[in-house]
Amino acid sequence: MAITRPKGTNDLLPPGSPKLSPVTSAAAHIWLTETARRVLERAGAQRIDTPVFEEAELVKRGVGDSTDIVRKEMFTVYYFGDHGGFILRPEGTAAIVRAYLQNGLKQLPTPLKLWTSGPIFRAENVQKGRYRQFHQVDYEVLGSADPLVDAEAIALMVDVVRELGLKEVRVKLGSIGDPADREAYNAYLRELFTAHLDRLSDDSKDRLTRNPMRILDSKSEGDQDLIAELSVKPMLDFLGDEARAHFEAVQGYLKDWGVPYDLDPSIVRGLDYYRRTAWELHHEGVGAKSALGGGGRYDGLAEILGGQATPGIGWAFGVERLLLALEAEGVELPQTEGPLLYVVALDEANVPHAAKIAIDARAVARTEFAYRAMKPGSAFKDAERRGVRWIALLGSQEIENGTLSLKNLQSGEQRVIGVSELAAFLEAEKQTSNFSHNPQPTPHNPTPQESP
RNA sequence: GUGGGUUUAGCUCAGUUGGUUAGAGCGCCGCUCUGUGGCAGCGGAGGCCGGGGGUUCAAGUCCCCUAAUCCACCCCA
Repeated sequence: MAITRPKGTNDLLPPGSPKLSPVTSAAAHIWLTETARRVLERAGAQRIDTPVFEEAELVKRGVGDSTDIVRKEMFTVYYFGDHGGFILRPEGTAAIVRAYLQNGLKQLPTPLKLWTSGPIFRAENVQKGRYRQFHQVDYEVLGSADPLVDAEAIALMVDVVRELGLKEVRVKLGSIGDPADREAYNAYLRELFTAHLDRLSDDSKDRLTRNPMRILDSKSEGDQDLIAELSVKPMLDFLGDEARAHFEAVQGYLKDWGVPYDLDPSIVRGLDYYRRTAWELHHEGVGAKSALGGGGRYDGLAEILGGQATPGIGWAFGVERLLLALEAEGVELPQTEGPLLYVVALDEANVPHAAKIAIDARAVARTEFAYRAMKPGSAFKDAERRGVRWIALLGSQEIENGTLSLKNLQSGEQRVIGVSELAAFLEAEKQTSNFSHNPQPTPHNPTPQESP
């Protein structure tokens, strides 16, 4: 094969493709995004879209120079037409806050709930559930610091997951406090671990300077032994009065609403702009890292970007990770429907008639037609493969009588109707429910054929 | 950036201690089938054995390099 797609990217494929998987199914992506849209919009979220590339400065300032995203994960677009210095967006929040400020959205009713979805880019090495181009569903609320908004955001995240059909999902909830709390905690950790520097793993020595909280969820046994020995105090012990009250309020709402969560003091945000409430959604089966998505409050971000202070909170899901989780749980994704009607001419001379009938029928229902004449045997095989519900044969008899010979591929029912009755017939057929057919089962996991 | 696995037909994979024209199943195309599908039978197309270099009389097979891919580390979705 001459040219292949860039490393870490996926083609999203049509049903029946040999290499189809939940992650590479175009239909699965559409279905997932559509499901999220339904949940979010019925909660009042409005769609917003920002460019996939932005000024590098936006991410450097918004996300933070010291984060891995900025240090090694940004795709820089050095030259783009007449101007350089762009990056492919490595997350969604900074751009949405930028758009909020730039477009004067603060004049909309506050708090403003926004959502978006689309591709995200990070220059990382590839592994299960981690790609260089992947997709996120984002939800952001701007203009309110009320803990009620935090709780609602978490509840909505759980709602989306439930609506998708996922069961084994856990919310890990924490608070990283206000900036001063976080500084105090980091100072505490630095002092504590610096005294035992020789026992820390190399990775954790590095973490000690960059982000000491990361040491707490180190995979190294030696680190974990040390943490247990020192009985390290959790972040939550360092919350200031306001942050503590906020955090307790959030939990109070979640309990009221019956949203299950686990307190997890080791929750650490990789991005600098977060403060107070932080959480992640986890699931086994998406690979080494089980995070489906994460969220948090970012009240200082708008100011960092040079705008008026605006409190905000948001979360993002990894679409591919959700699809992997669905696969791991064996949740069946909705199957693609075939055409309701397939018109086939039996003689070359009648192909244009078949086309005309099909094109007219599209005013009512999904209809396809064969571009060449076929013998009945081939026509049925072809229709079968396409997942057709009704096939209409058009031969000399039908032309002569102005009729269509219809057959239902699933039930075997046959009937003859006049061409003029077709629209009404399709209209009625459209109402009959639960028609679901997978036109091309995957070869390695064929679905058993039902006999009529 | 680091470590390990894998790479042979459209797909999933066999291929012996190196030894003639490289195999299977599935899929695809055709026929049995000139107005009735799924089954079955028969036939067919389809391979620079990821790429490059080396060892050898001889390489899909052994060695080196490289790329892609998968998994894992760091970190994240």
